[in-house]
Amino acid sequence: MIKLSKLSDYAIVVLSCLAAERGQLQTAVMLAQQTGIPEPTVAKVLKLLSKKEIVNSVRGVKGGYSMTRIPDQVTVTELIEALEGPISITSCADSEIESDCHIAQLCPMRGNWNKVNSAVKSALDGMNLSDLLLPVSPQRKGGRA
Amino acid sequence: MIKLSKLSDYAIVVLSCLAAERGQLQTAVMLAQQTGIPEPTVAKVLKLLSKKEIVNSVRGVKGGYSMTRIPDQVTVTELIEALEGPISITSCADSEIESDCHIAQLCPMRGNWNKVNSAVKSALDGMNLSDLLLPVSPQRKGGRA
DNA sequence: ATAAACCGGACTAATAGTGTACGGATTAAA
DNA sequence: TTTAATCCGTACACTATTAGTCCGGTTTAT
Ligand code: FES
Ligand code: FES
Repeated sequence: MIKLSKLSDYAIVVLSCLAAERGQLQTAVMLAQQTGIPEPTVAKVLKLLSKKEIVNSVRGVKGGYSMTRIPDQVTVTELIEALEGPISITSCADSEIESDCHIAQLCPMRGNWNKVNSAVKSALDGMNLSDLLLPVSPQRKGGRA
Repeated sequence: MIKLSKLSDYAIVVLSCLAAERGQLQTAVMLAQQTGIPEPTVAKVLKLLSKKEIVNSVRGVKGGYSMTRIPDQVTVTELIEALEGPISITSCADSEIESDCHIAQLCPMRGNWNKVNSAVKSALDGMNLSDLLLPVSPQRKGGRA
């Protein structure tokens, strides 16, 4: 169905909150309350994002998360790869890893999905986080809806 | 992981065989033998393709399948949608169907994945089946490898 | 020392995808 | 008219992936 997981979706939501208060540290709990996403899930998303250095994490008592860059500097490709792993359209599309394709020997287009793959990837490279943040930036941030 | 299912992959393989003998009818069994893909699976792929009129099916004793158009006339978008259903990057990306998103009320980018979605779709629209058929067109077709 | 907060990984349940099977419909040919 | 080849549609079991949660460990301000 060529869709990505919900985690990416959540990530955008969480990042929106973070982007609204750039520089400020916000804890996972705070973000969970603002977004309505369950806390453990928010934590998971944040962990993934920090691994790819899209957000910055500070441990310890006054810790929390903040964005490392402005939204324009975060490509959609980065986001998706942080949440879902490398973008590869098919099992045998990735670089040269055709191992798990059991018909590779007689496949007439071995690896040609790569073209599709890079087409998609460059489409994604052309977009960044600020394209995804709604023009609803200055909204109140404490309440629920 | 933003990848599509194996069925799409198989579809290309099967279509390659079909494209090599354009106009000729070929049965699911023949195609299965040529491709090495199990027959029931080939049949499934063919059914999906015929539903979207990418291949033409003829029933009855001398029946079989053939391509309806030349490969240049079949976009990758069509192919993928035939095999995997509509291309929608997230649950709430499709037109206006945000029903299954339980945080839609407070989501700051409700539906903005649509931008990503159309970027991907147009990348895919720009490619067609002949881009995926390897330059190995005039190969013998009876044997296995 | 204590408590707030992140880190890493493991675990379970739910969902989606893979591959197969079966009964039915259609049609050329015997 | 009967038969057999062939597609059609759907339904099913099996497997892989994803979603969501939990827990013990580490860091750090007070
Ligand atoms: S389908 Fe895997 S190599 Fe072609
Ligand atoms: S995440 Fe679904 S509407 Fe925003």
